[in-house]
Amino acid sequence: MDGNKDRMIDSGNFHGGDDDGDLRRGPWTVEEDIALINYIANHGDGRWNLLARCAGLKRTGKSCRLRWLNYLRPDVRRGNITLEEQLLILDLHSRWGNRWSKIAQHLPGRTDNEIKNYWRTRVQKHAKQLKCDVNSKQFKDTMRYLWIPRLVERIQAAAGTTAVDGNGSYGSVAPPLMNGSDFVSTSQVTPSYASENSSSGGGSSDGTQGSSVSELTDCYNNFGCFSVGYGQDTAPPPPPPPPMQSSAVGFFNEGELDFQAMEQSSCEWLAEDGGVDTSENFWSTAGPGADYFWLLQQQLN
DNA sequence: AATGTGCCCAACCGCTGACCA
DNA sequence: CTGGTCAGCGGTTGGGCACAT
Repeated sequence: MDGNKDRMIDSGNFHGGDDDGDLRRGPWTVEEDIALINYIANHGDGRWNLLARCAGLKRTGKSCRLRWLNYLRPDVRRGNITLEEQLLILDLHSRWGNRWSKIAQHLPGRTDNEIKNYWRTRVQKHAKQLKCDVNSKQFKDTMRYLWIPRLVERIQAAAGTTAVDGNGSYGSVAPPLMNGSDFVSTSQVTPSYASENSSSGGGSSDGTQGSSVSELTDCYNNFGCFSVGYGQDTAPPPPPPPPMQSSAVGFFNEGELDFQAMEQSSCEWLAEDGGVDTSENFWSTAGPGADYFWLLQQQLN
C-alpha cells in the first residue's frame, strides 16, 4: 500500500501523443510542481487558466487547480485516515451522501478526492463483501449498529476513556439503538441542501457545525446514537428502524442481523486500517510520499 | 523468478452553476 | 435573455505497487 507515492516523479508524458494544443497530461513532474508552488507563493491562487499560462505550465487551469488542492497545498494532510476521521466520514456521509467536498470541509487537511477514494476503496469494498449495496438499508444498518459503535469504542480506548461495557459485544448494544431516533439513515436524507448556509468559506454554519469527533463520541455515549446537527437542513428524523427485512443477503438471515458474522467482518475492517495508527501525519514523519516532498523541498531551497 | 490479480489513488472527464459582457 | 468563460464538484479511469500463485 501507499506504493505509488512518487510514481509521478519524472515520469514523462502520459497517454502518449494526444497533444491537443501542446497541453501536457498525466502525472506531474517535480519541475511542474515547483513552478506551480512558486507561482502561487508569489501571486496567490485562483484564476487557474491564467495562472497556468503565466506560470509557464503546459497544463489546463483545471489540472493546476486539482494538483494544488489535492497535493501541493501546504495544509493538505496525508497518510492513513484515522479512526476519528473514519467516524466523521461515516457520520457525514450518512447525512449528505456523496457530497465529498462538503464532507471534506469537516476534515481539515483532507481533500474531497481522498475521502471519495477512501469511501470507494474501503467502505464500498466492505459493502461488496457483505453482498449488499452501499446504499442499501442492510449496509446502513451494519454501519450504524456495528462499525460505528466499534469505531467509537476504539477511539475511546485509544483515548483511555473506555465507556463501553465489558464484554465488548455490540450484540447487546445494538437493540437500544433501535429506537434510532436520531441517527440518519441515508435513505432518509432528502437532498435538500438549499437551505444550508452556502457561504463557501464558512463551512461551520450549517447543521454540522462543530461536528467534532469528541462531540460525536460523547453524543454517541449519551444517547446511543448521533444527533449532531440533525434536522437542521434535512428532513425530520427518520422513524424507528423497522425489523430487518427478510430476503436477506449476506449477514441478514431470516430477517435478523447475523451480528456474529457482521462483527467478524467489522473487526477485520477496523483492524486492517483503523488499527494501525490513529494519528499518522504525513508531513511530520516519514510516511507515504515523504521522499517526494523531501525532494521537492530540496528543490525549492 | 515469472506471471496474474486486486487494490490504491492521482489525475482526468463531463457536467453544472456562477458570473459577466 | 443569451452566450462565453471559469471554478468547482462528483464519477471514472488507469498506472503502479503489493501480494498471491
